[in-house]
Amino acid sequence: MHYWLMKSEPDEASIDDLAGAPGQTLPWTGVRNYQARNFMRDLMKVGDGVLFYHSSCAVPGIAGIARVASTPYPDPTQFDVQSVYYDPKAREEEPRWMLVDVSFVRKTPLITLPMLRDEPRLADMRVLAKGNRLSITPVTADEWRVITKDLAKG
DNA sequence: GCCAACGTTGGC
DNA sequence: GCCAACGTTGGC
Repeated sequence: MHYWLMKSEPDEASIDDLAGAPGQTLPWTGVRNYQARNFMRDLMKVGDGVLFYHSSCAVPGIAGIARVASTPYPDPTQFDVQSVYYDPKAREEEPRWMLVDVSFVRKTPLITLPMLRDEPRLADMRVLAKGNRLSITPVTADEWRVITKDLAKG
């Protein structure tokens, strides 16, 4: 059992989009970074906890809780010439980009970056590290507890 | 829009 | 394999 923080631009896919999706589940398309891909491909298991983070928006922060809902499979957008995520180097018989499905669990009151940074127990959180640009980062069990039990109350 | 930080690409 | 140039992320 692992825990993760996954960033999504709310203009593309927000926590409300996830809640409103068929089966409240969406494929996590568009990851084009090898480290983030490897997390999904090699480490994620069905049932893993996900902190759903809104990035590149007016008030970035954790907007809800989700969970990993599938085993890894090839990201279909890499083969789709119409997609902004199209990758001409990817081939069907040798996919480059893998993803998992993610399911809605619940919304939280928005937990903003300053709120996360103000919490001493989150001082070592990977997503808060200087220069971090990974769209998927591991979360420790302790960090998960602090965020989902303490910060997400309300 | 700016820019720091990081990842990727490609020439050599 | 090095590394400069370029592209991207993402907060501000």
